[in-house]
Amino acid sequence: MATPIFQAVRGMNDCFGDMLQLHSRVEQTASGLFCCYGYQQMRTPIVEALDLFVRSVGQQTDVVQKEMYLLAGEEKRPLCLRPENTASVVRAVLQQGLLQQNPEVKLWYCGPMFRRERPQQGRLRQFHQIGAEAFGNHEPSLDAELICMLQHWLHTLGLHNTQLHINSLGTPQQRQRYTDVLRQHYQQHSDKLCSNCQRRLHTNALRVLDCKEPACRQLAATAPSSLEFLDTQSRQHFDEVCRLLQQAEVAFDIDSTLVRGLDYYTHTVFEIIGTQGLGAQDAVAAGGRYNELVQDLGGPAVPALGFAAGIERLAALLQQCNDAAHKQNRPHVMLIYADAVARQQLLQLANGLRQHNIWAHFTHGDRSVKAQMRLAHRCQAQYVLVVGQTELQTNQAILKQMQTKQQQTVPLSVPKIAKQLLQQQP
RNA sequence: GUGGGUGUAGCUCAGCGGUAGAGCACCAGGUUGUGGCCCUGGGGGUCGAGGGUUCAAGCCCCUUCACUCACCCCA
Repeated sequence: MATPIFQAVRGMNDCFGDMLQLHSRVEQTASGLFCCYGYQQMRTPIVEALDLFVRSVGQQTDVVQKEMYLLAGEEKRPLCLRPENTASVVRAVLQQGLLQQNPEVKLWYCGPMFRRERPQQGRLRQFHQIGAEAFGNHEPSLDAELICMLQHWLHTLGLHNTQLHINSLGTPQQRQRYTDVLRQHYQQHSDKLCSNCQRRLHTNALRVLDCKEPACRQLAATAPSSLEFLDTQSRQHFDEVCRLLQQAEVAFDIDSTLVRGLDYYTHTVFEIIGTQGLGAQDAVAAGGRYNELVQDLGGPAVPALGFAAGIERLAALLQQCNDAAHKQNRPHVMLIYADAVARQQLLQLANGLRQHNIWAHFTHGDRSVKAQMRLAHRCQAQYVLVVGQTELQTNQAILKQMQTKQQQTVPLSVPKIAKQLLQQQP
């Protein structure tokens, strides 16, 4: 195919057809479910101050260092496209004073995020996330509730090919001490580490833990666990989260190598990975506590936690499950003309039926009855209504049910046809 | 940002330096105004783009662009 004059920007995809249906299903399921857990939807702007993410996600992270879309001509106060939504939600909660109205506000969001990475399977430059954030509570039951909600959502979607991994990083102090000890551990064997990990040891020592190189994996096996560095309080918190998950019959693995990449996470961290068909980018959802972030962004010392899920990745998993039995529960009819006069009449009839919330197909071209029947078949119309000169004279139309091939005559009036179609719905 | 792979019809892909192909899809016919199967026919391509070698390039060489997978990183 010759390259068209205009193409979608790299890593930013058109979404339509079956894929769009999957996306909608993911969104609608979330929308219907999250409110049951007390979460209200929030929408924040796509453009934010660059500094918001530098302060929350972390100056040293790749997301900030090399993946940010900066807006041109905004040097005085640099703006960027949001790479994630948690920081924006925190900003909005503070700016709108939501904690004053409700000290335990819970919010969820859905929308596009932007990261200037090299695209690959499961990774786009514009991708879409659904996430939830809960503020104002330290209780481990809130952690468990959030994770349960996430699992509830995935189960409702019909996803079974996923695994939940959890871990705890403790307080920032404990996390720092753990990082130091870990660095020491690895430095003893730094000659055995891959070149990436030798670099990571300085930039982001925790990340050495989930390196895929066999040699690094071996060293990870003997590395100290983050759980050993938790104080009694943090440990109790984590144990309680685990206990509550067990009580709720949510299956999980404790994975002490699980370390979220954004700087703001503390205590509980978790990740849901897809077990098939996602390629190298297998995390469909991830999140954790961020008890310091609200304060870091200039707010009061309010604990919080949340997660984000990748819609494209969820949709890819759903596609694997192949249970997309999507029943159309509205009547679905194709109006077929046998001649030009009937075509004019059907134009009005189609609009009339649509007023009754009936899905009325109609082709504006000049096609044979046979061709129109083919179209009806292709768009999976449940019924066709055939009108020609004879029908106009007798004021009766032919209504054919496609599946059973049964035909009947119906009076040629919008309310009567609508009634007939609605009655015959299962 | 770093590597590898791939660019030929709407899609999936064949194509040996010598006239551009198949399957699917699309459109139209197969006796009056009725779908799926079958049969017949038809429309569609600057072979990603630019340059070079050659009598001759989809094929060989160079450049470039795009897509894709992986690394890095992350949802």
